[in-house]
Amino acid sequence: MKITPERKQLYGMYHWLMDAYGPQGWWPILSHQGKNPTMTGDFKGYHPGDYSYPQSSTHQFEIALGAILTQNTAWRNVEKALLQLQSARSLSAKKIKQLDINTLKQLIRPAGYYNQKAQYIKNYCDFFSSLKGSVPTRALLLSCKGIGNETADSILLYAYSQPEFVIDTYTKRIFFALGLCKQDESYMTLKTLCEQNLDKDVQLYQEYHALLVEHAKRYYSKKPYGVDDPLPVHCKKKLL
DNA sequence: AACCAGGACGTGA
DNA sequence: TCACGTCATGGT
Repeated sequence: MKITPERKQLYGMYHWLMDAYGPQGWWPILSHQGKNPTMTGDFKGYHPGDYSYPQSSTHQFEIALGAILTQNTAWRNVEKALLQLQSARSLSAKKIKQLDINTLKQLIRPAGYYNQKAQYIKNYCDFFSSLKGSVPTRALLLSCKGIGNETADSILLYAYSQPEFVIDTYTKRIFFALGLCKQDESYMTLKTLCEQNLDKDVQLYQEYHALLVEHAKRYYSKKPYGVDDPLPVHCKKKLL
């Protein structure tokens, strides 16, 4: 691995974030062992520091489901949808396939965009079954309607432990503020920037994305973005 | 009461 | 390629 200024900055940011917030416990899994029902998973995962997840294909499916439901949606709303599916004993690909589309829409309604997401989920259930436990390629996931760049990478990284770095709008805001990219930089450019400057480490990728989200929720949610962000003082690339 | 949330798709330049 | 409109509930 070439030692670049970007590499130094990316690792500097990571260590600062980890020191500040600690392990995040992503991806939140509703049906994990010894769950704490009071923990919402809004700002933290349910099991920080426990890297034994996912532990079953049930978990893998639940993570993918959450990844679709959380598209442009707050996790607390996704959690309501997941809990309703669980109450209906339908938190599995097999069960959802048996559900009437309109019933599914009502169950996931709290997560918003329920008309399109219900169809996306139906699509994914068929896709998931066809995998028969194998790990999907990124291209195959992207061919599934409703799965774009971020959702595909989230599924691969958190459900299948594949070293795919996840980019989201929060990541873009932070990277722009720190001078790592231009405004509205493309998804793939940022993904490549991270993957070419960081060691190919699944645990690192998992924590890094979760930490960026945690940090962004604190400093990059309302405009103007990045006010009082302590990160640049420590990690911003020095200007000439 | 506007504004935002762990995006993706379809459309038209 | 790329900018833009659309999809929708729930919290602040």
